[in-house]
Amino acid sequence: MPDKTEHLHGTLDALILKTLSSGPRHGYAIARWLEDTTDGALAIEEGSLYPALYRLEKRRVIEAEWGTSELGRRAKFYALTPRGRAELRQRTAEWARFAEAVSRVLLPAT
Amino acid sequence: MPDKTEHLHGTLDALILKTLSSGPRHGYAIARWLEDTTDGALAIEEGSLYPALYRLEKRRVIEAEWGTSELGRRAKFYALTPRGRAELRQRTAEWARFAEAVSRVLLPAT
DNA sequence: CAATCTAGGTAACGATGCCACATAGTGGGG
DNA sequence: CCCCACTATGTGGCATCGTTACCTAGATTG
Repeated sequence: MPDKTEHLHGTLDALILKTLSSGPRHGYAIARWLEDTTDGALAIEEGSLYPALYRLEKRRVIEAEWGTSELGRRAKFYALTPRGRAELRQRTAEWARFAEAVSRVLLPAT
Repeated sequence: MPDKTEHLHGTLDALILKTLSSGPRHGYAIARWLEDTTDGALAIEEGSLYPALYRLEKRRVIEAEWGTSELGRRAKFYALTPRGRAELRQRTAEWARFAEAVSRVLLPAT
Protein backbone atom coordinates (compact mmCIF):
# COMPACT_ATOMS: atom_id res chain seq x y z
CA MET A 1 0.00 0.00 0.00
CA PRO A 2 1.77 3.09 -1.26
CA ASP A 3 0.01 6.01 0.37
CA LYS A 4 -3.32 7.35 1.51
CA THR A 5 -5.77 8.99 -0.80
CA GLU A 6 -4.38 12.20 -2.10
CA HIS A 7 -7.20 12.01 -4.55
CA LEU A 8 -8.20 15.43 -3.32
CA HIS A 9 -5.52 16.94 -5.51
CA GLY A 10 -7.21 19.44 -7.75
CA THR A 11 -10.62 18.74 -6.29
CA LEU A 12 -10.34 20.44 -2.93
CA ASP A 13 -10.83 23.92 -4.33
CA ALA A 14 -14.03 22.96 -6.04
CA LEU A 15 -15.33 21.29 -2.90
CA ILE A 16 -14.66 24.42 -0.87
CA LEU A 17 -16.30 26.65 -3.43
CA LYS A 18 -19.32 24.41 -3.51
CA THR A 19 -19.56 24.46 0.26
CA LEU A 20 -19.70 28.24 0.14
CA SER A 21 -22.25 28.35 -2.64
CA SER A 22 -25.11 28.23 -0.14
CA GLY A 23 -23.77 31.11 1.92
CA PRO A 24 -20.69 32.24 3.88
CA ARG A 25 -19.04 29.82 6.26
CA HIS A 26 -15.91 29.80 8.38
CA GLY A 27 -13.11 27.35 7.72
CA TYR A 28 -13.87 24.95 10.47
CA ALA A 29 -17.49 24.77 9.39
CA ILE A 30 -16.44 24.03 5.83
CA ALA A 31 -14.44 21.04 6.96
CA ARG A 32 -17.22 19.79 9.18
CA TRP A 33 -19.84 20.17 6.51
CA LEU A 34 -17.82 18.28 3.93
CA GLU A 35 -17.12 15.50 6.36
CA ASP A 36 -20.72 15.23 7.43
CA THR A 37 -22.13 15.42 3.94
CA THR A 38 -19.93 12.59 2.77
CA ASP A 39 -20.28 10.44 5.87
CA GLY A 40 -16.60 10.85 6.56
CA ALA A 41 -15.46 9.80 3.11
CA LEU A 42 -13.85 13.19 2.65
CA ALA A 43 -11.70 14.28 5.56
CA ILE A 44 -10.15 17.70 5.13
CA GLU A 45 -6.99 18.27 7.15
CA GLU A 46 -6.41 21.69 8.64
CA GLY A 47 -3.04 21.80 6.96
CA SER A 48 -4.80 21.49 3.63
CA LEU A 49 -7.81 23.63 4.35
CA TYR A 50 -6.31 26.89 5.52
CA PRO A 51 -3.65 27.14 2.84
CA ALA A 52 -6.35 26.36 0.28
CA LEU A 53 -8.49 29.17 1.64
CA TYR A 54 -5.59 31.60 1.32
CA ARG A 55 -4.97 30.56 -2.23
CA LEU A 56 -8.61 31.04 -3.11
CA GLU A 57 -8.72 34.39 -1.38
CA LYS A 58 -5.60 35.59 -3.14
CA ARG A 59 -7.15 34.61 -6.44
CA ARG A 60 -10.27 36.58 -5.57
CA VAL A 61 -12.66 33.70 -5.89
CA ILE A 62 -13.59 34.02 -2.24
CA GLU A 63 -13.38 36.88 0.21
CA ALA A 64 -12.99 36.83 3.97
CA GLU A 65 -14.47 38.78 6.82
CA TRP A 66 -13.99 38.34 10.52
CA GLY A 67 -17.11 37.61 12.47
CA THR A 68 -18.52 35.54 15.27
CA SER A 69 -19.31 31.87 14.99
CA GLU A 70 -22.55 30.26 16.08
CA LEU A 71 -20.84 29.45 19.34
CA GLY A 72 -19.68 32.97 19.97
CA ARG A 73 -16.07 32.58 18.97
CA ARG A 74 -14.20 34.78 16.59
CA ALA A 75 -14.08 33.19 13.18
CA LYS A 76 -13.26 34.19 9.65
CA PHE A 77 -16.18 33.88 7.29
CA TYR A 78 -15.55 33.19 3.66
CA ALA A 79 -17.94 34.08 0.88
CA LEU A 80 -17.97 33.34 -2.83
CA THR A 81 -17.28 36.20 -5.20
CA PRO A 82 -18.94 36.31 -8.63
CA ARG A 83 -15.66 35.11 -9.97
CA GLY A 84 -15.86 32.23 -7.55
CA ARG A 85 -19.29 31.23 -8.78
CA ALA A 86 -18.03 31.17 -12.32
CA GLU A 87 -15.06 29.06 -11.34
CA LEU A 88 -17.27 26.69 -9.42
CA ARG A 89 -19.36 26.10 -12.50
CA GLN A 90 -16.31 25.47 -14.61
CA ARG A 91 -14.63 23.19 -12.13
CA THR A 92 -17.80 21.24 -11.58
CA ALA A 93 -18.06 20.63 -15.29
CA GLU A 94 -14.42 19.56 -15.43
CA TRP A 95 -14.92 17.19 -12.56
CA ALA A 96 -17.97 15.63 -14.13
CA ARG A 97 -16.10 15.07 -17.34
CA PHE A 98 -13.06 13.67 -15.63
CA ALA A 99 -15.01 11.42 -13.28
CA GLU A 100 -17.07 10.08 -16.12
CA ALA A 101 -13.95 9.24 -18.09
CA VAL A 102 -12.21 7.54 -15.19
CA SER A 103 -15.28 5.57 -14.29
CA ARG A 104 -15.66 4.44 -17.85
CA VAL A 105 -12.14 3.05 -17.70
CA LEU A 106 -12.01 1.78 -14.17
CA LEU A 107 -15.41 0.40 -13.38
CA PRO A 108 -16.03 -2.19 -16.09
CA ALA A 109 -15.27 -5.67 -14.74
CA THR A 110 -11.79 -6.97 -15.31
CA MET B 1 -8.10 29.87 -14.76
CA PRO B 2 -5.45 28.57 -12.40
CA ASP B 3 -4.12 25.46 -14.04
CA LYS B 4 -5.05 22.49 -16.17
CA THR B 5 -6.59 19.39 -14.75
CA GLU B 6 -4.09 17.65 -12.57
CA HIS B 7 -7.01 15.60 -11.44
CA LEU B 8 -4.98 12.59 -12.43
CA HIS B 9 -3.10 12.83 -9.17
CA GLY B 10 -3.46 9.51 -7.45
CA THR B 11 -5.58 8.08 -10.22
CA LEU B 12 -2.99 7.52 -12.91
CA ASP B 13 -1.62 4.36 -11.36
CA ALA B 14 -5.02 2.76 -11.19
CA LEU B 15 -5.73 3.69 -14.80
CA ILE B 16 -2.50 2.11 -15.93
CA LEU B 17 -3.14 -1.04 -13.95
CA LYS B 18 -6.60 -1.30 -15.40
CA THR B 19 -5.27 -0.87 -18.91
CA LEU B 20 -2.98 -3.82 -18.33
CA SER B 21 -5.67 -6.00 -16.81
CA SER B 22 -6.67 -7.32 -20.20
CA GLY B 23 -3.15 -8.29 -21.15
CA PRO B 24 0.38 -6.88 -21.55
CA ARG B 25 0.84 -3.62 -23.39
CA HIS B 26 3.72 -1.27 -24.07
CA GLY B 27 3.75 2.25 -22.72
CA TYR B 28 2.75 4.04 -25.83
CA ALA B 29 -0.16 1.69 -26.33
CA ILE B 30 -1.33 2.34 -22.77
CA ALA B 31 -1.49 6.06 -23.41
CA ARG B 32 -3.26 5.59 -26.72
CA TRP B 33 -5.78 3.18 -25.29
CA LEU B 34 -6.66 5.49 -22.41
CA GLU B 35 -7.03 8.42 -24.73
CA ASP B 36 -9.17 6.51 -27.19
CA THR B 37 -11.33 4.87 -24.56
CA THR B 38 -12.16 8.22 -23.03
CA ASP B 39 -12.53 10.14 -26.30
CA GLY B 40 -9.58 12.28 -25.38
CA ALA B 41 -10.82 13.21 -21.93
CA LEU B 42 -7.76 11.58 -20.40
CA ALA B 43 -4.51 12.60 -22.02
CA ILE B 44 -1.44 11.01 -20.53
CA GLU B 45 1.79 12.92 -21.08
CA GLU B 46 4.98 10.98 -21.66
CA GLY B 47 6.58 12.78 -18.77
CA SER B 48 3.92 11.30 -16.53
CA LEU B 49 3.58 7.91 -18.11
CA TYR B 50 7.10 6.56 -18.12
CA PRO B 51 7.99 7.62 -14.59
CA ALA B 52 4.72 6.11 -13.44
CA LEU B 53 5.61 2.83 -15.14
CA TYR B 54 8.97 2.79 -13.36
CA ARG B 55 7.34 3.40 -10.03
CA LEU B 56 4.89 0.60 -10.59
CA GLU B 57 7.63 -1.74 -11.74
CA LYS B 58 9.78 -0.93 -8.74
CA ARG B 59 6.84 -1.69 -6.50
CA ARG B 60 6.37 -5.03 -8.25
CA VAL B 61 2.82 -4.43 -9.32
CA ILE B 62 3.83 -4.67 -12.95
CA GLU B 63 6.76 -6.31 -14.69
CA ALA B 64 8.45 -5.43 -17.96
CA GLU B 65 9.83 -7.36 -20.87
CA TRP B 66 11.28 -6.12 -24.12
CA GLY B 67 9.48 -7.21 -27.23
CA THR B 68 8.29 -6.05 -30.62
CA SER B 69 5.29 -3.83 -31.17
CA GLU B 70 2.56 -4.48 -33.68
CA LEU B 71 4.42 -2.24 -36.09
CA GLY B 72 7.68 -4.06 -35.71
CA ARG B 73 9.44 -1.63 -33.41
CA ARG B 74 11.16 -2.49 -30.20
CA ALA B 75 8.92 -1.80 -27.25
CA LYS B 76 8.77 -2.65 -23.60
CA PHE B 77 5.74 -4.68 -22.66
CA TYR B 78 4.31 -4.36 -19.20
CA ALA B 79 2.21 -7.00 -17.48
CA LEU B 80 0.26 -7.05 -14.24
CA THR B 81 1.63 -9.14 -11.40
CA PRO B 82 -0.74 -10.85 -8.94
CA ARG B 83 0.15 -8.05 -6.58
CA GLY B 84 -0.89 -5.63 -9.27
CA ARG B 85 -4.27 -7.26 -9.64
CA ALA B 86 -4.86 -6.96 -5.93
CA GLU B 87 -3.87 -3.33 -5.94
CA LEU B 88 -6.10 -2.63 -8.89
CA ARG B 89 -9.07 -4.01 -7.00
CA GLN B 90 -8.26 -1.92 -3.96
CA ARG B 91 -7.66 1.27 -5.88
CA THR B 92 -10.80 0.82 -7.91
CA ALA B 93 -12.80 0.54 -4.71
CA GLU B 94 -11.13 3.64 -3.33
CA TRP B 95 -11.85 5.56 -6.47
CA ALA B 96 -15.49 4.54 -6.46
CA ARG B 97 -15.86 5.67 -2.88
CA PHE B 98 -14.08 8.93 -3.45
CA ALA B 99 -15.88 9.75 -6.68
CA GLU B 100 -19.23 9.01 -5.13
CA ALA B 101 -18.47 11.35 -2.25
CA VAL B 102 -17.27 14.18 -4.46
CA SER B 103 -20.19 13.82 -6.79
CA ARG B 104 -22.57 13.91 -3.88
CA VAL B 105 -21.11 17.25 -2.87
CA LEU B 106 -20.44 18.80 -6.22
CA LEU B 107 -23.23 17.75 -8.50
CA PRO B 108 -26.38 18.90 -6.69
CA ALA B 109 -27.59 22.18 -8.17
CA THR B 110 -26.26 25.33 -6.59
C1' DC C 1 -8.25 20.00 36.65
C1' DA C 2 -7.87 17.48 32.45
C1' DA C 3 -9.69 16.44 28.32
C1' DT C 4 -12.16 17.62 24.35
C1' DC C 5 -14.06 20.61 21.07
C1' DT C 6 -14.06 24.84 18.44
C1' DA C 7 -11.19 27.84 15.50
C1' DG C 8 -7.22 29.34 13.14
C1' DG C 9 -2.64 28.93 11.83
C1' DT C 10 2.46 27.58 10.09
C1' DA C 11 6.76 24.98 8.54
C1' DA C 12 8.83 21.35 6.31
C1' DC C 13 8.18 17.67 3.36
C1' DG C 14 7.19 14.43 -0.30
C1' DA C 15 4.74 12.76 -3.97
C1' DT C 16 3.40 13.26 -8.38
C1' DG C 17 2.16 15.02 -12.68
C1' DC C 18 3.68 18.55 -16.28
C1' DC C 19 6.66 20.81 -19.64
C1' DA C 20 10.19 20.67 -22.64
C1' DC C 21 13.32 18.24 -24.74
C1' DA C 22 16.20 14.31 -26.81
C1' DT C 23 16.62 10.11 -29.57
C1' DA C 24 15.46 6.93 -33.21
C1' DG C 25 13.19 4.35 -36.72
C1' DT C 26 9.47 4.26 -40.20
C1' DG C 27 6.00 5.56 -43.61
C1' DG C 28 3.84 8.69 -46.66
C1' DG C 29 3.02 13.07 -49.15
C1' DG C 30 4.61 16.59 -51.99
C1' DC D 1 14.17 12.72 -52.27
C1' DC D 2 13.24 15.26 -48.34
C1' DC D 3 10.64 16.47 -44.61
C1' DC D 4 6.98 15.72 -41.65
C1' DA D 5 4.18 13.00 -38.76
C1' DC D 6 3.83 9.09 -36.08
C1' DT D 7 5.53 5.35 -33.09
C1' DA D 8 8.23 4.53 -28.96
C1' DT D 9 11.07 5.41 -24.94
C1' DG D 10 13.25 8.25 -22.02
C1' DT D 11 15.14 12.39 -18.85
C1' DG D 12 15.73 16.80 -16.06
C1' DG D 13 13.78 20.41 -13.75
C1' DC D 14 9.82 22.45 -12.01
C1' DA D 15 5.58 23.61 -9.57
C1' DT D 16 1.65 22.40 -7.21
C1' DC D 17 -0.57 20.85 -3.53
C1' DG D 18 -2.02 17.94 0.15
C1' DT D 19 0.01 15.76 4.47
C1' DT D 20 2.20 15.48 8.82
C1' DA D 21 3.08 17.47 12.75
C1' DC D 22 3.00 21.08 15.32
C1' DC D 23 1.21 25.47 17.99
C1' DT D 24 -2.09 28.95 20.20
C1' DA D 25 -6.29 29.86 22.64
C1' DG D 26 -10.92 30.00 24.56
C1' DA D 27 -15.05 27.33 25.99
C1' DT D 28 -17.27 23.33 27.76
C1' DT D 29 -17.70 19.22 30.24
C1' DG D 30 -16.52 15.26 32.84
